[in-house]
Amino acid sequence: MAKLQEFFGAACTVDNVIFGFDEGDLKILLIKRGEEPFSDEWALPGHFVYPSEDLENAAVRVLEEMTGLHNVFLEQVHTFGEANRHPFGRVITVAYFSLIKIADYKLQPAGIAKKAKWVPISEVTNLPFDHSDILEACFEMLKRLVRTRPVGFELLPPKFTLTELQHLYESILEVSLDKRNFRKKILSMNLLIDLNESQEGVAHRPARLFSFDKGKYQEFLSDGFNFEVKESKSKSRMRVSTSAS
Amino acid sequence: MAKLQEFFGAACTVDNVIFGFDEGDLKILLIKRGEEPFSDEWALPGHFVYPSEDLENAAVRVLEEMTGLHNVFLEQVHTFGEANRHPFGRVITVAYFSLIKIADYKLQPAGIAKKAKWVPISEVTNLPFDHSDILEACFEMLKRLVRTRPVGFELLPPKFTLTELQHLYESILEVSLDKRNFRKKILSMNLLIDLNESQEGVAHRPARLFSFDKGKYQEFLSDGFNFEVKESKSKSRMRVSTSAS
DNA sequence: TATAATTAGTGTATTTTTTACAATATCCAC
DNA sequence: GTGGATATTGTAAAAAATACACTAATTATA
Repeated sequence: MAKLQEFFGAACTVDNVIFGFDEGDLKILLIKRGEEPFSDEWALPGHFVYPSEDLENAAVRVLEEMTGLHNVFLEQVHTFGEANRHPFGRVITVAYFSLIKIADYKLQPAGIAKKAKWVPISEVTNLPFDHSDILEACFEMLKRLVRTRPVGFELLPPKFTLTELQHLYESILEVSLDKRNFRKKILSMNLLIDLNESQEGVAHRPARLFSFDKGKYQEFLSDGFNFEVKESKSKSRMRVSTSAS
Repeated sequence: MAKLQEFFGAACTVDNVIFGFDEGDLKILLIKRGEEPFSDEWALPGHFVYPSEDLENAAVRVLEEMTGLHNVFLEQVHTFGEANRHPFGRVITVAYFSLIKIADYKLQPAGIAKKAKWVPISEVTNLPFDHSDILEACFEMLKRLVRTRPVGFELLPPKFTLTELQHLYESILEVSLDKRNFRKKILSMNLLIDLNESQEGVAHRPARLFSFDKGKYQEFLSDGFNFEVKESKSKSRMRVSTSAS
């Protein structure tokens, strides 16, 4: 049975769709490939799973190498195993996705930054391999997840405005929402802490700042969370940038 | 790069949790292992992925060998890749689950039947490897799915009673539901066809028989389906057998 | 053949949730 | 101090979810 790998062996990799939210846009991190096939093309970050490495560890390792961040939201999505998905041989890949606070990433030294870039999800095209399928599966998963967990906690900076939070939901769900109904609903969950602070340096009425209540967040993780929203009737699907200082 | 498999190779398998619904109980199909490790123990059916076989094909193959059934609901759930999950070497396994009409299975020749058995999900214990984790993940997935898709279509015989359908939901969700509210909700979806037939040979008032409207079912697959239910207040969690031949 | 046993079938009032919708407030720039 | 920009707030109507109990139809059996 030590010969199993010879007969049934496949190379096994992980690929990671790293989501961030910045300037009102949902973005993913792409990396410029350094080797064949598809050398120099922009692709999802990924790597082989080492022989004695837990699968999830491999995903964590890729994430940490790319972002320098630890203890980040990371979840398995789907495994892609078409026999000929990789031109050089049998490679099965397990897709993960992670959610990071993009501001934390920006503090990283520039080592990786030269070969990595953030791309708004609507502008991602022509990924190599079956990476487009992988991205699609991960985006679908995120859409499902946003109804079940307060994912803003993972994606937004520690202080944020309700408008930013609403734009996050609109970006993920690809709908536009009614402002009053959104606020009523999210506030009624008692998930947010009103910091009694305001935005500064904006050329209009400054918005109040909120943070997530970590205790409530844990409750929702175990007890469930239901954020069902219906697209607002107004046709204007404005996607305004809301970088608040 | 042809050496990839040598350096990073792992054996890759699929395991399948096959759900059926019978006599008011949700059951899964277990198989008696014919080889080491864990020879003669009851385990989830699974097999190696062949080198030039699509991953999903391997799952279909296992399912067909086990049940003789084609074109059955089958969906990937999760990949289990702890480095030491298999005592004999590095084996990564992709878990699938499928839903079958147990009555169809029963028509199969007895070849497989001798080494296979249906076990009510509440009575499954002591599975080898990490098969208990796999089962748990698949059951969780089924619980999620039942709120999103009319899975009864996959699990019930062509003609069924509303009580049988309710018991199916109760078995999957592990709650008890209010009869009147359940019927009101499911009927308002226009998903069921009233066959204007009744049960025969039962020692009580016979129930009407229904079938699924295949067209409506397809609509729900694409447009979505929302079956949110809350457990009924009555504490009695009766789990009565309802085999209505 | 009457009755006991068993499960099927049905409606309503109440509460909760969701939805649609628009005017005023606050800040900065000029 | 006016204009531009975004923030903030409430209510009425509609829809959905919930709690709840009696009558109907059949077979078994006394």
